[in-house]
Amino acid sequence: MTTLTLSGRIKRIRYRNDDNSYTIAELVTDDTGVTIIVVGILAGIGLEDRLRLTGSWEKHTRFGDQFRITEYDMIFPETGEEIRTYLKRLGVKSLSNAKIRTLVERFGSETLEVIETTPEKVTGLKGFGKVTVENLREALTRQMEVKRLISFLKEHGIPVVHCAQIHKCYGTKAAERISGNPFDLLKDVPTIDFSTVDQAASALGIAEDDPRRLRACLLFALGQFASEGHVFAPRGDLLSRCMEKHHIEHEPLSEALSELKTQGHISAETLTKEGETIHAIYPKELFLAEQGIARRLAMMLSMPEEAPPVSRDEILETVLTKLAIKPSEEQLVTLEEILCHRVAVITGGPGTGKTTLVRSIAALCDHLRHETVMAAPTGRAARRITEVTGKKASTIHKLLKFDFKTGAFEHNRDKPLEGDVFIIDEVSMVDTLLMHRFLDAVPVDATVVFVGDIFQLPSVGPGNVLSDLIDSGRLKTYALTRIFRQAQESPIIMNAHRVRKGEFPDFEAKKESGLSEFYFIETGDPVKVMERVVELCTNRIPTTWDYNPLEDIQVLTPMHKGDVGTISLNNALQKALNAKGDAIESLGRTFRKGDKVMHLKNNYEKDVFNGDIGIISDVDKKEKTLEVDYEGRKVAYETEELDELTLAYAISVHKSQGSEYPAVVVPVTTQHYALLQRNLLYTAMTRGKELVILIGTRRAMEIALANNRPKLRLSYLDQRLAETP
DNA sequence: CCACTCCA
Repeated sequence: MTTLTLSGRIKRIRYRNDDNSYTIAELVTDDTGVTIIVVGILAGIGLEDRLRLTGSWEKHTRFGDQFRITEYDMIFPETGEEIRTYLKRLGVKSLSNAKIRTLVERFGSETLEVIETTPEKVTGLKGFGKVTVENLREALTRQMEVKRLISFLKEHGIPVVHCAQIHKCYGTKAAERISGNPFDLLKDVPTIDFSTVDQAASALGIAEDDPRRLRACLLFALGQFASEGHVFAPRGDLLSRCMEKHHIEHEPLSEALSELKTQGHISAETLTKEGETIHAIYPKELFLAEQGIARRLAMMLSMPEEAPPVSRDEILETVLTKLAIKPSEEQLVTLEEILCHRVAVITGGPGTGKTTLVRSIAALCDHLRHETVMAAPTGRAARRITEVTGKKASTIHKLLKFDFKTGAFEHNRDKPLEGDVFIIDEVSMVDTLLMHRFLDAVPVDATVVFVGDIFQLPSVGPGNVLSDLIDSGRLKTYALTRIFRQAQESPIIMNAHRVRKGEFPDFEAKKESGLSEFYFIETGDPVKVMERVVELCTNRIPTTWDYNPLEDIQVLTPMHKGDVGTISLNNALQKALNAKGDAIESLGRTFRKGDKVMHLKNNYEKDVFNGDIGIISDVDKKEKTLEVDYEGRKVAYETEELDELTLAYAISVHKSQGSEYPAVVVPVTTQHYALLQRNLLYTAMTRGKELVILIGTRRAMEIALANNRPKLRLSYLDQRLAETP
């Protein structure tokens, strides 16, 4: 790949991501006048802008040649004509072409500078009113602002990707604010990291032992611990992380930590965990949340328990008539007890009857005329409960009325939710902060039932909330371990339970009743694994088991990149399964009629949710729009909305959480070492209802089984709840 | 060194 430099003029912008300024544009080159496609981060540029680009040519199999930008510079308008074009594009209403010509004739190459710095010179000209000049100056300043900001960022080594966010946050004052305290960027621009800001700070002449630097370093490292799932960091680990990475001495760092505590940014707690003393450093917010959860639950638990509201016979009859299901003895006991508790937990793996229990509780609440509120952490999980119970459920965010602008929730302690019984499903996905906000908004005298499977993937945010609630021993927990008879004959479910315990799956387990099958194909080389996956999906599975490759088979993989990542697998599977037909391109992907796709963002208007999978039923090549069929429901997508879609022949294991498929194919190779975890393997294989095929190496399987990472998430909620009176 | 939610 050779790096080259070229210059030209932006003719058309085909795509622009406003968050990170990723742009695909057409550029007319100065040398040859040929139009080329340029791709990359281009902040603050517009039509007709002239640029000098550094980068290299890429040959894309479908889109042909495109120039990938690594570095760019704005060429400011210099010649009379360039300046005229530039001013025209500003679009100031009362500024006619004739006036623009007058301006450029009068001030020449200095026109722009004059307008900005000494507008009174322009007002002095005949025919230029005060308002026109002011509008012109404003429009120009706004344009130049971003361009100047970009130069400033480049000068200080801050990547231009952050430009849009910095400008949005600081506006006109950006350079001034950054020069004043570059470390503020860390709290104002969430995507930027300490090393980048540190480099800028050093360029700005900020001393290495500046307390602001040390505090920022600590807070950033603490944030990293949180993004790894920890609610707090052990003091020693936190300090050494900063010391090693950024060459800071222990003494001043320790002082900075004390300052952070005084300023109220962190909490320092001395905890005892398994006989060991830990000096725990919490981000203040997480400490308040953890403490809040414990206190709130303790308060709810202090309310007197109620007597069973209905007799066992009545329960039996209600469930029988409403659901046409005869509950087991164990389920009857649970149903009888559960509404007496203030807070209870139902947990269990697949096949243990969690869903039946939730449906029964909902039916029972209905029968008792309790006001029942149901919610889940994701849109799709919420819709699933709606489907199984026939009652409206929403995301927890929606329930609490999350305000997009302020980032706050409308419902809280001062404005509690209304309802008697709250059922929250998929609680394993709820993190510390959200749990706190939910509990804060629940009436103290309400009944809360948490439902979830602690062996699934841990929440994205920090904490082990569901496990901790159970481990505290304070909440009545119904751990459903009995696997129903039908499920007992299923090698998939039996192996899922082996994996839960960290045991190697038993591939000898033969199906006895034709319920399900479970296979392991040993293949070492990742490329071979990829080819094998394609072969299985296109030939082997459809012919042997009569599954439809699109509707019945789902490939699940831990990551996006690499030979066995979703991108590579999707390309290969698309080629093998759906190579012909009308296609449109969007952001480097090809969508073709007949493709299997997944929707990526909750869209209440369209009634499609993050994780919904459908088939492209129609493609309009001219308009660049398409239509997706979600199990019979057709949803239309405009060109700009195509970024909400992705190919879904292969999807990430994370995305599959909460869904089930007749057959799943799961690559397990050491190429995704970092993601080889027991929960991931467990989640992947429990998505399959009838057929599960794992492909990879025994070694990768063993690594995954041995890695019980969620157990290593640091939190104190379990003990805190146990200790809170 | 990787994955991911919510937000109209």
